[in-house]
Amino acid sequence: MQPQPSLSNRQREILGYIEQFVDQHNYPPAIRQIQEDLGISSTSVVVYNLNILEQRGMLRREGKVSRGISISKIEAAFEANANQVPFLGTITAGSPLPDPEDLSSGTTEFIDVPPEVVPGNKLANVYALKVRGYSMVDALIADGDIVLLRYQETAQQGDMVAVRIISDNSVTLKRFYKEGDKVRLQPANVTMDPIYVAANNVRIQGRVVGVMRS
Amino acid sequence: MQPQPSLSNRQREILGYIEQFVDQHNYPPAIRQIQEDLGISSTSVVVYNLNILEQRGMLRREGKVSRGISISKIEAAFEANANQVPFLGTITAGSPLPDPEDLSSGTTEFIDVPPEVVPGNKLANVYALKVRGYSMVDALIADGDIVLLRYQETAQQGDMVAVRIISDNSVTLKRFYKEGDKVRLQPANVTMDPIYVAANNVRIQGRVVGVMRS
DNA sequence: GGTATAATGAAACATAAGTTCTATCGAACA
DNA sequence: TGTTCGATAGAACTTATGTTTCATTATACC
Repeated sequence: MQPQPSLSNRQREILGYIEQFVDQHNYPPAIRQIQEDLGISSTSVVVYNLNILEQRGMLRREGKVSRGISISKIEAAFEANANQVPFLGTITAGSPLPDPEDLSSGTTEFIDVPPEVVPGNKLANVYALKVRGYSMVDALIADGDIVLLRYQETAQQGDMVAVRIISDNSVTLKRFYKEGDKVRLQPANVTMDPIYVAANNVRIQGRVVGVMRS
Repeated sequence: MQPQPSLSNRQREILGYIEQFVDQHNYPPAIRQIQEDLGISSTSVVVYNLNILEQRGMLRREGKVSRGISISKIEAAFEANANQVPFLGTITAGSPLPDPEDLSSGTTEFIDVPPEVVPGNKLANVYALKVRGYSMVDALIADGDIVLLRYQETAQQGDMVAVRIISDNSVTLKRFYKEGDKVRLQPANVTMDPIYVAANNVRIQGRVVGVMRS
């Protein structure tokens, strides 16, 4: 039996909604809001799915507290780990798959990182993803490699970053170029074309700070 | 008459509490929580002060919504501005003053930034602070200079950053070195000694990306 | 001292929002 | 076909939480 990375569409939908809501309002949504905005018939269905999401570690809830939802994600994994970083799953280097196993899977594993992989310094806020696809070959990142990312929400021009494209709820690995109110996501592969997305439709999940071949 | 940068102690206290709470829980506090944790006698007093804080633009509230408080701060100021960046007040380059006029003052001004000041690229998430003190002279930043910071919450070793020291609610400009679970805040002035603070007691407010002499 | 204004206290009120219970529906399965 | 179990519905219940009112105490000013 696999570590059940699978979330139902509804769960994914709820998770995405919460993220977007928090991002927009700076406070979490109420259960009834989730229900109404996603057209769910009953609050109990929302509760039902929130409980599952919580069990899987995708979010935390504070009982009885209004809007006591918080997305755990990376933060939680960072609590005290030496030369290890949390391994958070697979990322597609190619075109964004509409099926993101995201930055989150059931149980969080840790992998060892040789100190020299991340140049210069500490592993604070660093996490690992396995790459799927070949769109970054020109940057010497191939299918199956492990990339190390430092969690940050902003990026400089040309940084290699993991970005979430909100509209189709996918995460991908690209070079980042802000162009006006658009963002160009450039694969490092001469045979592939860049993707253009509205700036407010992307969310940076971290910057690549190292690569490992496993 | 000045643009009344003055907040009462209570207001400062409330603001600090909210920031800390959000930081810790990922959702805002309820009015009663503020009241109880700060030992205030009545919720109406909290409401009274929250209203003032909202008028001054230090936070936003959503009426009737539980925990509908969000700290505006920088975010709000970023809404659409070309070659201008929000000017958010004064920062002490020296030892952290316990009286921070913070990253927030009544009305937000904007100042023009010559494109070449910030190397390379866009002014997204960049804000400006005026420097007070001489602790950064070795880095060619003197009293009265304007520094430009890109808002980010993480930093590399040696980055020059604005950091908030939570315990004494102050903000200061220093070089940032993470050392185990401590942080060394190093002035760029040979005559001054570094400050050591627990890592969970500091909050990075942004990284210096440029300097201007006004 | 007397008056205006800011700040505080206490309590009642209204409702936003989490919880819980029970019934139903659908698919997998023996 | 009937049983089981995951997912959904609907509704009632409880309480967490924002709002409001009014009285009271401090502060400042003439």
